[in-house]
Amino acid sequence: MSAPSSFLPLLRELVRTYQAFERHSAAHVLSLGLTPAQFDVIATLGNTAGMNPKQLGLKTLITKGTLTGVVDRLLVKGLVQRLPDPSDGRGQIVRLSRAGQRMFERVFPAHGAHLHRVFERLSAQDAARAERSLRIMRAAFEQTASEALTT
Amino acid sequence: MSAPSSFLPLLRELVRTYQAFERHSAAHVLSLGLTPAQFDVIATLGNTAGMNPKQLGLKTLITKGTLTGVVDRLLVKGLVQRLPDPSDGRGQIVRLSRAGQRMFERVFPAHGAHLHRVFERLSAQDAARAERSLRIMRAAFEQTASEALTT
DNA sequence: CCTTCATAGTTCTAGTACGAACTAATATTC
DNA sequence: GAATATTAGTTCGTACTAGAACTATGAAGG
Repeated sequence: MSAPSSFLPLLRELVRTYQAFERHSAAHVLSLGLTPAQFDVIATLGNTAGMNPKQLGLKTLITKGTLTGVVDRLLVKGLVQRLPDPSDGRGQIVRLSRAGQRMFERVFPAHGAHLHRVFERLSAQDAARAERSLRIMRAAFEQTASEALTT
Repeated sequence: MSAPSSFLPLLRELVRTYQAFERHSAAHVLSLGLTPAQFDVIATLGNTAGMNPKQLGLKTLITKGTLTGVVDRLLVKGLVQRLPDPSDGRGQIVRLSRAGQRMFERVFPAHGAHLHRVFERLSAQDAARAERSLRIMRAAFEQTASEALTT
């Protein structure tokens, strides 16, 4: 991969494919009454006893400053609760409320089914190949990043 | 691809790879004094005589409402000019200023080199496979979307 | 012409998004 | 055990994002 600029079509395709996924996913999630970030939080809290914002941020890839606002809005919607963490006076536990639990049960399987319809069009082989290719590409990014740190 | 949930790892990998690219690219662009959106606009306007916001939006995948603000901020930085379109009283032409041209010449090759360092780690074959896989995946999203419209 | 329809850009609203500064509470170290 | 350093979470500033409503201009049809 040393010919000049030959990687631009690949990058372009990465961006477009990701955006195609985002559009597809976001449109459905919004139709269910949640933003993508809110859906991620609900989906992450589902089937758990709750967790603190730090863990929630690690799992959803939402930074802590942003997460405060996302949880605030879920709180206003009555979908989550914020409880003090008994073992740490600074911390808190965010967990689904009764209504949040119902939302989870309604939205999570529906969204899975929505995505499933896309992947029905892919052969298992195509999917395996795609996953492998993405993994290789991501490794290239991460190796470059970590090398830059030590240099 | 009909086994339940078997597509989640692939989706996860798509998101992570895209985000690895975004982080890598954004960090470098910011160090050069531009946001990613501003870089896209500068890069698109480079080596052109300018274009109207509509075309600019199509090429950069920035929607028109957002583009107004991005161009505003580039205007404040003195990197672009907004000229009335002589052939259409509603339209305008956005083009690089002298300073914008210098910015383009400084930033565009540097960013290309920055990305090049990543893709040096990929064989031409890996890159070709990845591009093909992404194209297939994107087609699945777009076909599902267009089918949903007609249904 | 004049009405109607379409298009180009702006503005507005709500929600991310990140990083830096801040507050409060917990750990660590001497 | 008091001074110091970490850590959890909030707040703030700037920017991006989509979509919807709005303004102004242009195009098409009668």
